[in-house]
Amino acid sequence: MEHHQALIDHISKRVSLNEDEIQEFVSCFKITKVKKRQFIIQPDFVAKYRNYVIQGAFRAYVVADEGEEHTIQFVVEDWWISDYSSFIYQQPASMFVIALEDSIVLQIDYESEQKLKASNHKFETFFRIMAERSFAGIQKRLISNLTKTAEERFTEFEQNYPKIANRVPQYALASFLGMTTQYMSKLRNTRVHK
Amino acid sequence: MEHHQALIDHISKRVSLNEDEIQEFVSCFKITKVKKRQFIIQPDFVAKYRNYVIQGAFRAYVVADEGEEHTIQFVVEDWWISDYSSFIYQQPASMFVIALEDSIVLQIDYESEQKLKASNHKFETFFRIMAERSFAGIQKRLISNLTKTAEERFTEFEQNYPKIANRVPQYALASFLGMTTQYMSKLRNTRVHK
DNA sequence: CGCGACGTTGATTTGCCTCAACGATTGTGG
DNA sequence: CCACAATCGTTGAGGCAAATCAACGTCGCG
Repeated sequence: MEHHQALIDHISKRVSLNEDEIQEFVSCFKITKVKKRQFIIQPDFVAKYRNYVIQGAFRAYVVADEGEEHTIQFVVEDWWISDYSSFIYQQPASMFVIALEDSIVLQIDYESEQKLKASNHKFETFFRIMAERSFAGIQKRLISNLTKTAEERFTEFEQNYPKIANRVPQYALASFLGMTTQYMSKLRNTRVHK
Repeated sequence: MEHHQALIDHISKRVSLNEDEIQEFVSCFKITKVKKRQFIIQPDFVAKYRNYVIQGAFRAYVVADEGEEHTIQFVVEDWWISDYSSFIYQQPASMFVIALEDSIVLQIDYESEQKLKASNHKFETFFRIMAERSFAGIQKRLISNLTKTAEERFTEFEQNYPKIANRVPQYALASFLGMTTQYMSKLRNTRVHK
């Protein structure tokens, strides 16, 4: 499966596996095509899969009491996505995960992942490293939200992730950065005229 | 060491170890007493230890450009604390971690933890579970910050963690919840008079 | 006792939101 | 392939939640 090569490269960067182990690992993943606007995770359903993105883009978001959407994460090629709280505890999800484009993902279900981790120390290590780095990443974002203004967050995101900023809809980006589309639109324009 | 019993109970809830393994695990930790107002992590120094709190309370915070402090985490008995970004990457910290009370912690240094994880699959599993749950916890907080007002966050915290709310200084709690002490004071009083 | 840290209260300001109206795109069914 | 609707982004007016600025009382502690 040449589609699995990206995943093989991905894990090989983090732990060193032999041929058999690579085979064992990738054989737990099944390839899935996802159409734009299709959901792969929905509230009240348990997140069955951890998803590795081969091609395309996704958005994870929650819906607050009055209906406003808040984007939790954007994901493109070579990143992972799920509702991890739901996935690790195998409890109903609180998030939506929707495809922003026609996409291709590799999916591993919960039981297969548990078996992988139990069967081989290195697989356990891989998932531990993933979790640690995810934690570091989300903590960085929390700090950014606590310490910076909307304008600073916007500028920062544009500079750090210019490709994502141009690839996702404005309303999704605004809700990721914790502001309204109207306000973000004003930020963009005052910036241009300066 | 009867001080280690809490840690033994803690890990035993998450992975099942035999006597030898328990001994191997706890022998990597050294007991440290920390005085109130003493720092155990400081910016620009690499976080050498992961700390398990036996007794006392700590506060992790960052200092933003204009000098405002933003509390990242409160930690009391039976919780862990470090600057995890610094610890896992072994790079200079960006946080302060300070004792709010005279405290006792069990510390494991980075190299010992690496050896533990490499030596035994179960130890690796334990740290993987910790990282996953930490991620789920911080994500919940990020969502709360994105979706709720200052008043809602304040009420929510009081109800979920009444003991911590009464145990830590007000300025620390306010900076944890993302508001000023003045505003929090007003919230508290309008609530009382109603 | 006197200083500094802490919390409160009031007056004022502001960053960002809400509401509303409007083009520009995109999608869709006939 | 066109017409119409729906979605998306922009712009302006007005409002509010929360910050800032400032002054003051209290407490703990050297």
